[in-house]
Amino acid sequence: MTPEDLSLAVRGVLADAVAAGELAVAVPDTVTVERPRNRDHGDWSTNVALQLAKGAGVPPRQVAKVLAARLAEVPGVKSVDVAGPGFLNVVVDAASAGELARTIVLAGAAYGNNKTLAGHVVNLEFVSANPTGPLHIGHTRWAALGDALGRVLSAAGADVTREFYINDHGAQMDKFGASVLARLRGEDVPEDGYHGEYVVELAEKVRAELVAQGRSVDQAPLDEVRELAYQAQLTELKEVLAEFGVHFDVWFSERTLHATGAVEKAVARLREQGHVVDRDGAVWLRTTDFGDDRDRVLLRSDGSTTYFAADAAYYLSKRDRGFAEKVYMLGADHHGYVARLKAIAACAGDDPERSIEVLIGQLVTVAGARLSKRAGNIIELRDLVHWLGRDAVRYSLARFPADSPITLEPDLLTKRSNDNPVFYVQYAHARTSNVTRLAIEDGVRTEDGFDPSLLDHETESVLLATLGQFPGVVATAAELREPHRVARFLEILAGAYHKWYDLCRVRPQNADEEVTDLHRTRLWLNEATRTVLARGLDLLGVSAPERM
RNA sequence: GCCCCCGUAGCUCAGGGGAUAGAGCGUCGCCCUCCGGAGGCGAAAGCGCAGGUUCGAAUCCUGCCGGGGGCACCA
Repeated sequence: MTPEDLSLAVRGVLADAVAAGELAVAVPDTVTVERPRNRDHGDWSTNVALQLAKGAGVPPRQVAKVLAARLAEVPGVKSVDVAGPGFLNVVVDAASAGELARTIVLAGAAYGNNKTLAGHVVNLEFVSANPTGPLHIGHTRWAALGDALGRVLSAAGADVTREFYINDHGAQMDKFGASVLARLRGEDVPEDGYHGEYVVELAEKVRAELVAQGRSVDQAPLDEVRELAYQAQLTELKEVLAEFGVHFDVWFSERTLHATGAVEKAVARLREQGHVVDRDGAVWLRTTDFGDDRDRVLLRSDGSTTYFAADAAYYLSKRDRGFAEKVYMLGADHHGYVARLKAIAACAGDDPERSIEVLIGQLVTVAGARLSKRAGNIIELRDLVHWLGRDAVRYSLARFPADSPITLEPDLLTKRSNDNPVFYVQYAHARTSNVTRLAIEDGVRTEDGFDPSLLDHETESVLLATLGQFPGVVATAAELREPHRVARFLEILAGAYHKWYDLCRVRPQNADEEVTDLHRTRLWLNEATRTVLARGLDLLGVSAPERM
C-alpha cells in the first residue's frame, strides 16, 4: 500500500461517509497523505479532518473519528488512530506494505514516473553561455541543475525541450573577434576585450585552420577570424557539456533571429499589440505597463537592434514553436531581466504567470578553488570536473535549491566516506548490487518465492515507506522545479537501506543454512531499493556504480 | 534610493501551514563469531529581532537588523 493508494482510500471513505449522511462536506479532489516525522504516529498520516472541520461545522476530532472507523475496514490497513487536534494516523499491515517491493522490481526504472505534468509542453532554457569563453562555475551549476530538472520533468510526464541560447550576435562577439585577432597577430588585446589565456589557444586554432585552408594568417580579416574562433569555442562548449553528461535538444543561435528578420517582425507584432512607443528617436517597449520599473529600448536611435529586441523575438519564437511554458534559468546577476521578460510575455498577450518561469541561481563558491588563468580568473567547469570528478560535481550542485547560495567543500567531496553525500548514496547502490550478486551465488532467487508478510522488521517498514515516497518526490520536484529534492530523498533512502542492511540479513549465514522465503523476500526488497537508488541517481545524471 | 536572494546546531546545508525542527561534518561515548566498518547505535547543541494572519508559523504578511547580488539606447 503506497501513500497514493491510501490517499485514494481516504477519499473513498470520505465519500462513503458523506453518502451515508455522517458528514456534510464537499469531498476534496486530493487528500494529502504524509509520512509523519515521528514513527509513533504510524506509517502514514493525513490532516484531512483538520481541513474539513470548518466546512463540516463539526470539531476536527469528530470528523477524524468518523473517517477512522471506516478507514480501519479498508483492506491492508492494520489500525487507525485519531491523534492530537485531529490527525488520522494509519498503520498498514506488513503484507500490504511489503507488496511494494515486488511492484517496484516489476516496474523497474519506470517506478517513480508519473503523470502529474502530462500535457505540459515545456521549453527549458539553461546555461546559454556566451560563446566567447569557457564555462565557469555558475554555468556548471545550471548545467547540473538544468539537466536534472529536464530529467525530472520528463519523469513527471512533461514534454520537455532543452535549449541553449547562443548569444552569437552583437558587440561582445566583435570584442571577442578583436581579441583573438590581436593574439593572432601578437598584438595587445584591447582593454575591453577578452584577456584569458584561452584566447591564445583559440588564436592557435584559428591559425591552424587558416593554414589548412592555405590562407594568409597575417591578412586574415576580423570577421573571418571571429567566425573561426566562434566555431572553435562553440565546439568546445558542446564537447565540455557532453562530457559533463548534459544534452541539449536545440542550440538556438541569436543570429538566426536577425538573419531571418524575426527581430523586426517581433517589433512589428509588439507594435500591433499596442505596447510600442517611439521616443527620442528610439523605439521602446512599454514594459512599465506590466510592472517593469522602466521602459526598454528595442531599436536604438541609430536603428540598431538591442539585445532586448532579440530577447523579445526569441520569446516569440518559443511561443510560435508551441511551448506554452518557458522556463529560464538565469544567474542572480540577471534577476533584473525577470520583470522585462514577463513584460514581453504580457505585451505579446500571454499571461506571464503561466507562460514564463524564471529560476534565479545564487552564487556558488568553492572553498580553496584555484582560479583558472586560462579562462580569465574564473573557476572553470573543466577544471572542476577534473579535480573533483563528474559525479561529485553534478551531485553536489544538484542537491541544493537554486536560490540557495552555496559553498562547496572540496575536501569533503573528494573523500570516500559518508562525509560525502554522493559517495554515501552511490555506496548504498554498490552495496545493494553486491548483496544481490552474492545472494544469487548462494542460490537465493526472487522467482522462487515472495511473502511480503515476512517484511515485518522495523527497518523494513521504514525502508518500504521510504521507497513508497519516491513517486511523490519526483512529482513534487518536477512541479516545484526543485530537483534537489530527489538528491535529499536518495540520502534518506540510502540511510534507511544501510540501517536495514545492518540488522536484516538477506543471504544465508553459511552453507548449512537453508534458503527460505525470508531470504527470497528480502532479496526482492534489496532489488527494489537498488532499482530506486539507480533511478534516482539517473534523474540527477549521476552514475550508479555496482562496485566502488 | 529601488529590486531580487539568503539569515535554521560550532561548520556546510535540508525542511512547499501541522504533532517532539532534520542530515552530514566536528565534539563526546559505543557496535566487527556480522552479506563491503566506504557501515550502524547513542549524547550535547539551533529557527537574526519584533509585530501580524491562523485551531496551528522555520514556513505566509509587515517592519527592522545583518550578508550577497542587481539596477545602460552594454551584452
